[in-house]
Amino acid sequence: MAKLNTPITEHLAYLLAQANREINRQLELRLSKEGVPVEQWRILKVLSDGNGHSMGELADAVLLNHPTLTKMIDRMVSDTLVYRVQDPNDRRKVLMFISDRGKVLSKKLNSLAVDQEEHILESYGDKSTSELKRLLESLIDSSN
Amino acid sequence: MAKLNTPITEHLAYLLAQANREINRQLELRLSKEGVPVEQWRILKVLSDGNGHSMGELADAVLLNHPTLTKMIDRMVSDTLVYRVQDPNDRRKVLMFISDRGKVLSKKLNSLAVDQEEHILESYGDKSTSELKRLLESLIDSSN
DNA sequence: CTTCAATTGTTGAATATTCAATATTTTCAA
DNA sequence: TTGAAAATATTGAATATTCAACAATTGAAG
Repeated sequence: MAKLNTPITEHLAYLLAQANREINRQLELRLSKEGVPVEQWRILKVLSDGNGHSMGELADAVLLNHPTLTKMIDRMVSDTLVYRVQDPNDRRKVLMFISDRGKVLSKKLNSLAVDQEEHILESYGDKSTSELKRLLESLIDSSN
Repeated sequence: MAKLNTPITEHLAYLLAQANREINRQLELRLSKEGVPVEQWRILKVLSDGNGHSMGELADAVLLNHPTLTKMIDRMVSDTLVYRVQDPNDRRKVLMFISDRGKVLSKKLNSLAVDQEEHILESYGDKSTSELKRLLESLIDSSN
């Protein structure tokens, strides 16, 4: 008996890629109002706790490879959104901080992102959204 | 009363990106056994129905921008995995077909991908997996 | 202590992706 | 039937990402 070949649209990896692409595209569209890529929103958001975060820590948090992050941070430093400070306790490390300008921008970006979440809640539903979030968190957990 | 600032890890957009990155990384790792990027697996899988697919159709299906797809197909044509045929009914279009060599490779890749799905099923569970797939499909639907 | 391995971040070259412009063909309104 | 607009795919230049190598610092074993 021939084994049926699963269509690509049934693979979890594909569904995740597709959903991610779509949601990301929508978010990108909103953030483009401020001329900022999604990754910079993430960086600013992580740094808005006001604490210093090392590059490694940041790279993990914002889902970027180290060299990519370095170069993106270079741009953000030029735009005076963030700044580098050498970690006094471990001089291999660089601590990143958000600037005042960065904080102002971060707030605008957050409200754009919240807009999107609300839009999703409307079209997709409260129940589904929170259930989906729960399942995604647990998938991520189980993958470590 | 101050509005609490949502951590980035609670945004749906972020959870999707994180889950996608992780699952994709795992799949990439397996497919690297055959030296093939995830996108080429998708392309071969879509073409393995034996029918001709136009570039536009393919680009949508495999989640790539048109110019990116064109260049990836160029490589795959060099590797004789696929070939181009001008659509006789609409000569603006190019129909892509999978070659015999492509079919052989596609089978190997599929079993690697199925391995991964099975691995996910084990660590994450049948129930969660199918529920997650259902929710993702419905999210994608509701975004169109 | 000293030395060697591990950690952290950056750089430059190679590669890949994207944007805007182009070429070709088809569609469709006048 | 003609001419303008739309659809399709590709190209080249600009941009971004990745890989491998490097530099600096710390950790840790002997």
